Amino acid sequence: MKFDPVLFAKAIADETRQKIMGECCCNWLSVSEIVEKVGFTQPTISHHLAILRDANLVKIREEGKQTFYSLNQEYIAVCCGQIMVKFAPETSVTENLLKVINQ
Amino acid sequence: MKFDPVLFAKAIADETRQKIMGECCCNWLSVSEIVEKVGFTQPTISHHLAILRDANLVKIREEGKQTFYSLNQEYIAVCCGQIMVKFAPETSVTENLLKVINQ
DNA sequence: TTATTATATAGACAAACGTCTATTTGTCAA
DNA sequence: TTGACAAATAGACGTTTGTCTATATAATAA
Repeated sequence: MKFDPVLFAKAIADETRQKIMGECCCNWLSVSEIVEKVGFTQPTISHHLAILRDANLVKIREEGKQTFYSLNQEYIAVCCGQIMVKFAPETSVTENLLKVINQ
Repeated sequence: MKFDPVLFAKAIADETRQKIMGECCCNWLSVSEIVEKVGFTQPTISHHLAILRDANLVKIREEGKQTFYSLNQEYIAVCCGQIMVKFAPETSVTENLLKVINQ
């Protein structure tokens, strides 16, 4: 998956999607469970999940009738790292990040 | 400045603004210089600069008739770090980042 | 003062976006 | 095969966003 900083930013640039991301950050949730936790209609949640999926920000596991989603933490870390390298290259935080990555 | 992950994401979620950010990442540019480099009208560039300013992503220096902008790299690094901690806490990259920050 | 230059602000307009209801698709149980 | 449930898709609708032109504000030069 090629990194696109605008696509990534657009995907996370919404209150509802960030709520969804928070809910399925460290665990797998079905769509219905996310609907319950976030509190919009099922189609609205599916719509947001599709945007997150298209940006590669969620992992998917189908199981019978249900579909489970979990945050793609590795890729999110990569995206944030790339943005730091691109827009904050002269900071110590980014320099340390690069040191760790290139070692 | 209180960190707001949605405000930050919205601010960088636009092609034109990311071009502007790239241009004034490591140097100070006047509005006219940015207009020249990015290629939209001056009011459009001013509009985007206002959004970046409201999100604390640019530093400003007024000098006579001109206003110079430069990326606020430190704050951008902080924002990316916060997003990593929030949405990618279980990755090694984030763990290293936290180690560096807390030392 | 008046003219010029640099930037910001106001307002218009089309495109993109977030939400909803209605419907479709796919899976499982009876 | 029928019925029920889970999720995705389609389409409508109001809101937000990005761009433009026109204008206002502020600083400098003549």
